[in-house]
Amino acid sequence: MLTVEEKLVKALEEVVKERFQVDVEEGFVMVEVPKDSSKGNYATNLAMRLTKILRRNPQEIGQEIREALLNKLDIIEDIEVAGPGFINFQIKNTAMTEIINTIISQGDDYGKNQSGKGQRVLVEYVSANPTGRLHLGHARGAVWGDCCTRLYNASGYDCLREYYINDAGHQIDMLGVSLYERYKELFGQTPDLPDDGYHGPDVIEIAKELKEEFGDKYLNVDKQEALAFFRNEGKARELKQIKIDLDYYRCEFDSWASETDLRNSGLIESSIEKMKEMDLVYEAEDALWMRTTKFGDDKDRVLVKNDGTYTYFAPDIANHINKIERGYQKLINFWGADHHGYITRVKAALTALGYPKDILEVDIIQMVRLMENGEEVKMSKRTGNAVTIRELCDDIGVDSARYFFLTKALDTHLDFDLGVARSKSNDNPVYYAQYAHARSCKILNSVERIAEVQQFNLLTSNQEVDLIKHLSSFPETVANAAADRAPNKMCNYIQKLAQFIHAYYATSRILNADSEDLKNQRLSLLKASQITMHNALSLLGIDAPQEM
RNA sequence: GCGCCCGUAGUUCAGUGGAUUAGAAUAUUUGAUUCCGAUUCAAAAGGUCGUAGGUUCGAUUCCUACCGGGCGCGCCA
Repeated sequence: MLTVEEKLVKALEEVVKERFQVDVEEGFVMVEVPKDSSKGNYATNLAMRLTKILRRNPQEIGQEIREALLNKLDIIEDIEVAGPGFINFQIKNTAMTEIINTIISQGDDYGKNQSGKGQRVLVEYVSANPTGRLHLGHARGAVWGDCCTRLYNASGYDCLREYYINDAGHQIDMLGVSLYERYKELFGQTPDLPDDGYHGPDVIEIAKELKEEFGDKYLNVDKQEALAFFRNEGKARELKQIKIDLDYYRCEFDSWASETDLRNSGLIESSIEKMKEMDLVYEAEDALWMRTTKFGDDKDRVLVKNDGTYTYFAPDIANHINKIERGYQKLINFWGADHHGYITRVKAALTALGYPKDILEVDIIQMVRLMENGEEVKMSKRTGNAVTIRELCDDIGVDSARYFFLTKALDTHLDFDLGVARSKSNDNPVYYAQYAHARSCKILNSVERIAEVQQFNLLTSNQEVDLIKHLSSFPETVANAAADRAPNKMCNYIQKLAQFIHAYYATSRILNADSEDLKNQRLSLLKASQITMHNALSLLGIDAPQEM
């Protein structure tokens, strides 16, 4: 069943095609809800957009569209062409209110749509090294990636959520050394931690665990053997903790891809072999370089270092090839702003190997600065001063933490003031929305059942009409937020929905309405609102409590 | 120096495929509860949309330069 917007768009598209003999691409015709509702229920700037194509006055075009549409679409009460050429639609009350029963019958499924049907997408996010706890720097990307995939799934995309574990290479060696030194420290020896080792308290914790489990066994074995042991135990235990924290923070994954597995698979070697055949690499200064400059990079990049080991770049190329070979047509990565310079070279590598130009899309997560008492708190994992995701959530709550990151667009820099987040946790916008839901539930739970309503002829107040219109735009909002990978659009939707629900509540007596008909109609609208709020919050991984 | 991101109300942030009067929250001021939860509602006030040019009938939005802030520019990951 089409929403009112969809019906309008479809009818407008037909008019453009039949009346003006113009073929326009999908998305050309846009219908929006005007800010000022006295202008009508919906409006379109179509006439103005057509001026360039038809080379005619927008007012004239508008009038013609008006005539064509008035008798064509029975949901329309009236059409007005206003100002520079906006077309405002007044929709019949009966057409608007149909959505209420639609929502009630769809329940948890209301909002789901098929806008992404047929698209196979692999989304990689977080992918933090298993060398420490997840901290504030990861928190933004984690919840953002999580919600984008929730939106994808709701919009019919075939989507895989993947975490790429960098469990090989230098940083894991450093973890092993750090752990070894901390372990020795527990037996009274002076630790010799390298500067680029890991100094955090988590490493000490793991050392203690290992002492508990293995005693002094690893003081007395060959150092190389001991280091291998500490590397493996270290990364396994750090990863386990990462998984626990992500779970607590409600960020889910379908797939955990390991760099070690990738290295063992031979895909790196075969990729380099392929590049050699394609003359994409050359040797210089005892290293193997890739000609990325031929594909837009500003310098060539080393794949194999002069000591024979791989740079980070080499396995990462293989990682992306592996994703493509698994059948994904679109690869989405969320990377921190400190990695943005890396995008060009990965794209260059994929292009060089003959993959479609835009198969990889990287969204950059701008920096989060942690402030406390007006001063910046540095977030270094290695100094042990980092505020972890766990600490953050314990402090201000998971709902609040998630919502804080989700309301801000990804490309803006963000100051996270812990003091403010803490002190404001009571009038945090997320509670405003949750309260709207809880209030609705309170009323709905107080009636045995809601009588089915055929005609919503009594819901005519501004508050009721605004609410109904907003409810009806939910599926489209979900589809747009998914397509743009912009969960913040859902937050905007939720804030407005909460506002409309509260205004409705304040102006409309529901349980003791003037008549039984009115009561039932209002209860149905409230039920539809509650369902929509529940579904919207759930798309962001936020609780919709029955009471607070 | 080069590249990417940001600069909108006192504050935190939305917004725009150029278009009807630039929005919300918060803080400030004022009003509203005999009645479904006041964690609420209603209203006022608050803006040269960083600066200067350009394109346009029209620019906060597009283009250029500049200013300010952040982040990159390794045979680190």
